[in-house]
This record gives sequence, C-alpha cells and structure tokens, in this order.
Amino acid sequence: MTVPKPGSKTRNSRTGRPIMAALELLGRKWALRVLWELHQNSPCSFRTLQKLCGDISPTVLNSRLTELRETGIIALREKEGYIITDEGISLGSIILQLDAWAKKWASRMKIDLDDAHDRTKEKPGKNKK
Amino acid sequence: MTVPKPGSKTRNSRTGRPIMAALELLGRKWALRVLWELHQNSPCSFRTLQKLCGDISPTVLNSRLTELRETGIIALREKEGYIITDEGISLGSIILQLDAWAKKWASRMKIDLDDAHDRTKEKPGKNKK
DNA sequence: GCATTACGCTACATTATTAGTAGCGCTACA
DNA sequence: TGTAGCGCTACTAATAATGTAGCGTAATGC
Repeated sequence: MTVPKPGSKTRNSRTGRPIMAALELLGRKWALRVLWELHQNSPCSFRTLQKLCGDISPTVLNSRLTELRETGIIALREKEGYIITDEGISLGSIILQLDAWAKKWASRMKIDLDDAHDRTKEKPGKNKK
Repeated sequence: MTVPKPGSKTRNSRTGRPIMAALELLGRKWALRVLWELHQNSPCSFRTLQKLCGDISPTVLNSRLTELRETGIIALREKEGYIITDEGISLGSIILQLDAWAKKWASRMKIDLDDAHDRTKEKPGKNKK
C-alpha cells in the first residue's frame, strides 16, 4: 500500500492538500492508536508497542510503523527502539485534545444511553417518519 | 460491525476508556474524512457527501454515517440531510488543528523529500547500521 | 561453547472490510 | 407520466487485517 504523504495524490484530491494525506494516513486502522501509545511511551520496542495495542498483529503494526516512519512522525533508533519525533509530538498533542473531547463525549453519551433505557442494540431509525 | 462508543469495550481496553472508543471510531476508513467534509458542508445530502469524498462507495459511507449517528456526532434530518451536531462541531475543530499541523508537516516533508533526491520510492532502511 | 531470551520483522493461510456497480422504493416537480 | 433526486441496499470482486509460526540477529548467563 502506498504511503500518503503531503503532496501525494489521494483518491480525490488531485491537489495533494496536506490535510487529505494526513486524514488518509491517520485514518488507517491502528494508526491513531499506535501514535497515541508511542506519544505516551517513547521510546518503545516493537513488541512492547504490540502489547500496548492489545496484541495487534505484527503485520499491521509493521505497516503502520513503516508509514509513520516514512512520513517523519516517528523514527526507529538502534537500541532505543521506536521514538516519536518532534513532528509526532505536535501531532500527539492534538490527540490529547481528542482525549479531552472523548471524556465530555462519554458523559453525554452516558446520559443518552440511560435515556434510551438499554436500547443500545437498536439500529438508528431507518429514516422513517 | 459493532459501533465503538465510550464505555464499550474495545479490543484491549476492558476499561472502556473514552479515548479508545474514539480512536477506534475515527480510525475506521473514511471516518475522519466524512467528518471533515460534513464539518465544512453541513447540512449535506448523502449523495453530495459521497461526491465530496471522491465517489466513496455508498456501502462504507453508509456504515460510517450510521456509526457517527449512533455516537451522536452527526444526525440526519428530514429534508435537510446530514448535519453535524454540537458534539461533532467540537470534534471538527480538533480536525481543524490537524489541518494546521498538516500544513507545517507538508513544508517540512517537502524539504526532506528534496534532500532525498527523488528516493521517495525507497523503503526505510531495514534496520541496518 | 551453548542454551535462553529478546529483538525487529516476515510468511502465509484465514477472515474481515472496502470497492464498485446496479438498482430499489420513495418524493418532488414538470 | 416522465425525469430527476433522495437515502440506501444487494451483490461480487478486490484489498486489508488477523492470527500463528518462526527466521536471523544480538545480548546475557552458565
């Protein structure tokens, strides 16, 4: 799979807008999670990272790590293992905000779920009146 | 596929930490992109949204929309189409920061790519000395 | 030496997710 | 009564992730 970099053309962005590359890169499975874990545990070995992500398969982990490395967000240093770069740290601080957002979201969702009286399994209405 | 909500147990988070649910939800393909587009074009019809995302297949689009609806980030209103909720707007503003980050990233990446003299196709070193 | 442990990572078969296309049932509006 | 738009589903093919085993290497202990 090709690695989305700013300037590279994603599916619909002939313009190569950086945000599109970022969204594609970070939208891949486990990418955000790997970044989050490494942001809090740098440096970190491949295997430790794997455990932190709940025994994610080494195949995907390696894919994501390669992509993040090629885009300069993380790096691999001998003896230290994987580290987060300055670029990655600034990106990580955005994820910290996501963490804050998620907490508020959680408390609101909880209320909504309570209101729904355990109807959480229901699919949302099929657009009926 | 089950929809990750705060409180729901993701792969490795028995704790159900909100951030984990958020990372899983937003880490799915097209989720961030859909959110980004809807943040800038709300309300928006299904088909318009589809075009904005570069003719994404309706299957995934509908999956992502359903997930985002079940988690209260977006909503579907009759005659208006899809809209972003307050929850979604606050999340969207985080993505705006991602946009800002991506621009800086792009300028740094450009320098790095130039430095590399068109070796962009190369895989990163196989951990050799 | 020689087993043990850990490292980053690959191979490979299985399963899950996405892509791509066609079109349904419905509501306007002409 | 035709055309166009809507949200969305059905279906198959293509692609990506999972899960397990294990390679080649290096460091440690005996």
